[in-house]
Amino acid sequence: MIFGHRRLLGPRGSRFQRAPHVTSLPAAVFDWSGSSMHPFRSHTCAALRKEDVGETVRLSGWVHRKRDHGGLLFVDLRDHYGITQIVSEEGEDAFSALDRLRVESVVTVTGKVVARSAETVNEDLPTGEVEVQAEQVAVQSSAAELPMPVFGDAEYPEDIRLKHRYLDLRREKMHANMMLRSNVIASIRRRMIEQGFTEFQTPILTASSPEGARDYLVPSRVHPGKFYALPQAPQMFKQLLMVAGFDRYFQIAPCFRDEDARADRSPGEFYQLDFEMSFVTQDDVFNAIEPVLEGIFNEFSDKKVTPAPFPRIPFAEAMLKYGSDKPDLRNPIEISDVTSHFEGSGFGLFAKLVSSGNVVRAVPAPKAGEKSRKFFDDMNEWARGEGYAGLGYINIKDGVPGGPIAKNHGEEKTAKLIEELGLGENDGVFFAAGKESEAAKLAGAARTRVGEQLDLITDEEFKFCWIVDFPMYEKDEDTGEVIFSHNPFSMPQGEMEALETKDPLDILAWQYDIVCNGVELSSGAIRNHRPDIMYKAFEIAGYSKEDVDRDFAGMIGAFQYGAPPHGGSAPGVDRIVMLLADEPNIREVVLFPMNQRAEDLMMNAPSPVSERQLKELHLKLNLPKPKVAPKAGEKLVEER
RNA sequence: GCGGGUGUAGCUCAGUUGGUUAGAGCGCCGGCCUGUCACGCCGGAGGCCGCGGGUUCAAGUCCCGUCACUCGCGCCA
Repeated sequence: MIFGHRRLLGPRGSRFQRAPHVTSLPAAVFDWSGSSMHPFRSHTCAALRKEDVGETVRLSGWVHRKRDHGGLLFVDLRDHYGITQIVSEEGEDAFSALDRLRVESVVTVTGKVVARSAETVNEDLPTGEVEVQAEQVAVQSSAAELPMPVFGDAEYPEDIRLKHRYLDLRREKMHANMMLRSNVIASIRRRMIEQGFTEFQTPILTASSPEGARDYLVPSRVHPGKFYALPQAPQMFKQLLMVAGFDRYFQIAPCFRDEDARADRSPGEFYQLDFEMSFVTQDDVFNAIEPVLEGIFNEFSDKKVTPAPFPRIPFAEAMLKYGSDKPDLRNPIEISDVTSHFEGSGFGLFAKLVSSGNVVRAVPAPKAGEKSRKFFDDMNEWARGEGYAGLGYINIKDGVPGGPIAKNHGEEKTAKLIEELGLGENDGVFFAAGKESEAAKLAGAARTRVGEQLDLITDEEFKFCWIVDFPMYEKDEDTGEVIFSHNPFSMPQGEMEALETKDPLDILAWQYDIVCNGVELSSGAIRNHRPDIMYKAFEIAGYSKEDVDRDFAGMIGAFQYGAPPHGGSAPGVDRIVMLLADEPNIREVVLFPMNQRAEDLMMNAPSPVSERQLKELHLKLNLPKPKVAPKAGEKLVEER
């Protein structure tokens, strides 16, 4: 049985049907010798049943809820495991102690287990057939008035939740999410080890790398002016583990990147299921990780999961059909290229665009013709709001195409276009026109929006796919230079021969992403383990041999002493849990996340440090001038 | 760095075309209540309407700026 699992949700979704059903702690914890009772508890708050009636027990936990009837007081006592109702009558010693307590105070209650009468049984609680008649109450810690309640499932401002995360984590949903996360990670470990992978830890203080995201830097006390960097991923270390001969490595690896946050991207730090394998082809990597992902998603969700092998979609096809390299395959809409239809079209705008080398992409909108004209106009407005020139459309009503494009394009041509797109009597279609990359992107965004607006995306499925055959290089839009389009350590398809003979922009890499429901779960590659090919690959992107020798010294050096062909990937653990918990935001599955501006509101990080610390690290601050006017009442710091 | 949304009581929110003393629910404090499980009933306290400026006889409401949170773009090999 899996704890914290959605399958455990009861009909009314009570927390403590979802929470772990541990009715007793492991024997070692409760097997106290001697006759006297443990100072804190004999049972957990989920343990007691009808069979325990008559026993004297001791429970500890938080006062979840109080119901005060004057002479009769009910207290819901909560711990990690569940809830037990405590009852106390006026005149008993325990009564006044419980009566005074505020919710979320921590108490130890000793008393007799009594059966509830048939009318007062609470079927929503596993312990609902009994209650504990309080005889003794010890207050372990009384709670002040709360900044946010623990009881209930109302939404609260995120800054308050983050500042008081320990309270937020007491709440049903968050508690369940963290248990889910822990259980997912335990299952990942078990599955990886079963597949012959070995877990290793790699350094946290390492060297800055010139490629990729912005590094978090740590100044060196011993080496003035030099810095460690926190690893963006253990990329080079895992490759060196392959060179060292360990064959199959994995790690639940912390990764650090100083980039701005998104809903599915924590600022600062996150975790990857990092793995690497020796003597493998791309298919071997896929075969190794697919059962792990399929297994995890089936174990922790009731939704339908794509069975392995997952579909493999070449990057170029994904950009054409879905307008994205992380397509949500739950969305049935497929984009097509209709550029040729608009050569010499009566719709002048598109005809002109096409004649100057632009493209037109069509996004079908099934049954949208039944919608009002406003639906189409709103889509156009939306596209403009996103910074595009606009989104053209044809809306077909009872077989009659409408809208400005249909009007001007020509009746015959429009009919041909509709036929080729396979549109029905009351379908609509949107057109994204422009430079190929722009048009693809707009079409992709429109595909997502149309899918959402027309309610075409099922919530009952996890649809996986691999995106394969990424280009090795791309053109820098600003400088026109050839740059690595993804991981510079990937092996180019065709190896040295391709690098020497092909247009760099035509070279594909053994580089792949796993995508699930439009979320990029991981990026991976078969690596380039040959120094000669690596020097050549970097040369094309403008790096000299000296650059490579300097920036990647450890790895290029290692490859000169016998390196196995190897490859791997690194699915994002937080994103996996986010999908399984059905949360739209990654902070909902992280214990102590930072906010969007990479601040920890609870710990007050980042924070200033003392002059002494700076001096020890040979640092002098060169701060920007504050650009904001001081708030009213705040004094300007006078400069001297 | 840029764009969108939000900001009124501890919390969730309402507040009309600008118009008298800014409301409700939850929570909090006090009182009543012996079978509740979102207990119930009565009473009370609690507001720089995010902050600053402007328009106006009059601003929670309109305008400008700014801050905070958040979503997106850039960024994230």
